[in-house]
Amino acid sequence: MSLPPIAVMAGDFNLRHVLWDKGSRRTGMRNRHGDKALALITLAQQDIGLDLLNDDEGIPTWIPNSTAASPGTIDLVWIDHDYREGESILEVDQNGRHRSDHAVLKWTLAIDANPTRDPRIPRTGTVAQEYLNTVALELHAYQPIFQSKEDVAEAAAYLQNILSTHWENHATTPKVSARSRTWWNGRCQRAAQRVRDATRNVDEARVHYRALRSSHGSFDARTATQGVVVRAAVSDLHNRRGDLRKATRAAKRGFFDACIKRSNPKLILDFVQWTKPRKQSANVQLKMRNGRPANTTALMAEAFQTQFTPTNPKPVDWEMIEAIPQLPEREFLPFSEWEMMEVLGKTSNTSVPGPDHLNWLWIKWLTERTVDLGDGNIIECGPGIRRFFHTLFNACIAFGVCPEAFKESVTVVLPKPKKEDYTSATSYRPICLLNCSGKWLEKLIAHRMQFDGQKFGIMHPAQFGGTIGHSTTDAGMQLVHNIQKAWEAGLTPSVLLMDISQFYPSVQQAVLLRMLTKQGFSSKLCKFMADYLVGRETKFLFNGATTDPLDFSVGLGQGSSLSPILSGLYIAPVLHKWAPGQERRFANVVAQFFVDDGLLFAASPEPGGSTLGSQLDSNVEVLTDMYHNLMGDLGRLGLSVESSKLELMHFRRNKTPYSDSHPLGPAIAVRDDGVIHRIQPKIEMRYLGFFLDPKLSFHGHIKFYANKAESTVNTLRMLGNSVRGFTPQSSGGNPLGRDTSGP
DNA sequence: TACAACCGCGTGAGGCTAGA
DNA sequence: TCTAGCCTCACGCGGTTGTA
Repeated sequence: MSLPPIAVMAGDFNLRHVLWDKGSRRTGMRNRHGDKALALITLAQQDIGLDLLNDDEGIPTWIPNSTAASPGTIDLVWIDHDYREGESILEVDQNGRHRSDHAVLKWTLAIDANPTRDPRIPRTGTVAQEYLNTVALELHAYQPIFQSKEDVAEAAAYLQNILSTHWENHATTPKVSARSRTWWNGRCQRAAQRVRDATRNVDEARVHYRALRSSHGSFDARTATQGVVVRAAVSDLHNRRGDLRKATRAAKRGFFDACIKRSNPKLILDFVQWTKPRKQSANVQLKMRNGRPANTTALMAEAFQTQFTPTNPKPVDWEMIEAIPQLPEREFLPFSEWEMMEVLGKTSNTSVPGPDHLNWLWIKWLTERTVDLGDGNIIECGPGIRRFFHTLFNACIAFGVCPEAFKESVTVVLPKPKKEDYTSATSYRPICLLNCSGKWLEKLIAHRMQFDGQKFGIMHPAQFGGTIGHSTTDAGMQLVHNIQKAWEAGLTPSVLLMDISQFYPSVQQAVLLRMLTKQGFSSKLCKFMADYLVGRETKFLFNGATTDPLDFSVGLGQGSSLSPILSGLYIAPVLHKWAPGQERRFANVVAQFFVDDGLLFAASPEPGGSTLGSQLDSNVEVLTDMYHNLMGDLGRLGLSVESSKLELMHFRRNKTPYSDSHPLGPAIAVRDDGVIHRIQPKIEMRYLGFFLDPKLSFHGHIKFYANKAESTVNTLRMLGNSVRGFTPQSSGGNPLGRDTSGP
């Protein structure tokens, strides 16, 4: 059972315990309500993570009207640690209870009305332009010469220094108040000022009028004239209030119309928060592996580090790695400026920058920047900045060094959807935000490696993830094609889905480097990689708390452009080994991967006959054999597959049951660490977003996506009101039709 | 974070046709 | 024969979705 996040738990618990009730310490009272009280303590302190606010020496909270019972403390207040204000005290007011037999309890919660925010510079606007101008002028003037790896480190550090110094000078902390209105604009501000002016005029006119009336009487001409002035001022005030109303309405309408125009079916959910799943609470108590609550930043960091960076690498089989054929070394040509700008052009303007705050949009602006100094001098900074990055990146490869600044990152920990227990670190996915300047270099290298991987046949064609020209659709199409070809040949195919657990962190760097050398990648690049992989640090960001920098050098980082291609290259030798036709008994088995999502396809011709049963039995036999072989090979690379998470499906066009007990077909029994896992065939399974069924009818798939589209359309209705509704048309041609259900 | 695809929009090239 | 106008098509760009 999971409870919603609780800040305060208070009330009449009707339980006495020595922990809070003074009277219970008397002889004979010690064990009273003992079991129930202990259960409460366990629930409140360990499961929910609350502290007891009652003082064990405190005044009784319950004063019975009958003299037969003795007063005691049975009303308790449990409070989340984050809400305790200093030495929080529970105030028990017995006098304030009137006729009740319970005292009035008072306590104070520490609620920060204005949570502190980090200083920032909005992505666009004058502050950003000023910041970029100062950065551009300094970077343009700095043209280092690279003669050693120290020069490379110095240049990268200089860049970081410029960025951080000017950031501190320009960034401001946003002031958010309860009255902040995002739609408020200049027109509203001017109209509000005019209302304030008019109000003041009315007040002054009235004061003057009253003074005249009291000294000269109501019928005096001057009083009457002032009366006209008052009425005019009041009328003016009314008009100006009307103007303010019009201005705010127009501003709101414009603002929200723009929001809707920018929206898309997914973002529409942002406007209707209540339709979303419950927001991840700041009060979910993360637990360590040993069950202890991770209630400090250091423990939280430890919990995530243990989960995301396994410290005990599995043993690897170097013989197998050395047996990989050595390809001739390929020269690594320096990057061209054109190549760099090509890569930069494809980056997203909306992605979140790393710890140096420099985002892709700003880098693009910097490389094209012209700064007007205002005294008639205009400086073209773009070419100098492009030259700086160009020489720096080429020097990184030439000297085989990855600067420290390119290794810094912030790891945002996001909850995985639909998990039952969010107290475990396994329910979270880390996303690593690296500095964009470093990512630029990574992207350049990744493109070169992808090209080589395909041109020289290093990447296996059955690896669909993280490689150019391959998509989930391709993987799905290949599977469907294989199934249909098998059906045409009169065979009944079976599919086994598997998942490499903790793939990126499990990649062993020494093995990867040896593999890259074997695959013919330039020694300069391998030297760079060796430096790139080590000495990486990250700060975890979770529920608003940031940890100190921690070593994060294990495996590959989520969020690095190089990770998909490096992971693909890592398992490529295994895929090559099990390519179709490598071994007679696996002639009709196909393995395909999408990053860490693996699939084994078998359509084995039955040796002794052609009945359905014998074909499926044959499939199961060959799949089991192939799985054990593949698991063994992945294990030799230090990787593992969770056998309990395997999924099996037999693709059959007819309805004839395989047997009375197993109508869908035979199960697979796999052996993992001496434990036998029986995997029963499924009636529906999800592969890379496709819902598959044994007859390839795609009914489940269509139903799922049609439901999704329908719920999106229904959500739109919620955006309307009785005056002005939201229609698909008002979304500015919002492509709702994109939520199609076609397979 | 990466990759892929798709869509709309803008733009420019090129073909066709009517009219000068 | 030339030119303006219209249409179509391809392509790049930016934005969006969906997978890991």
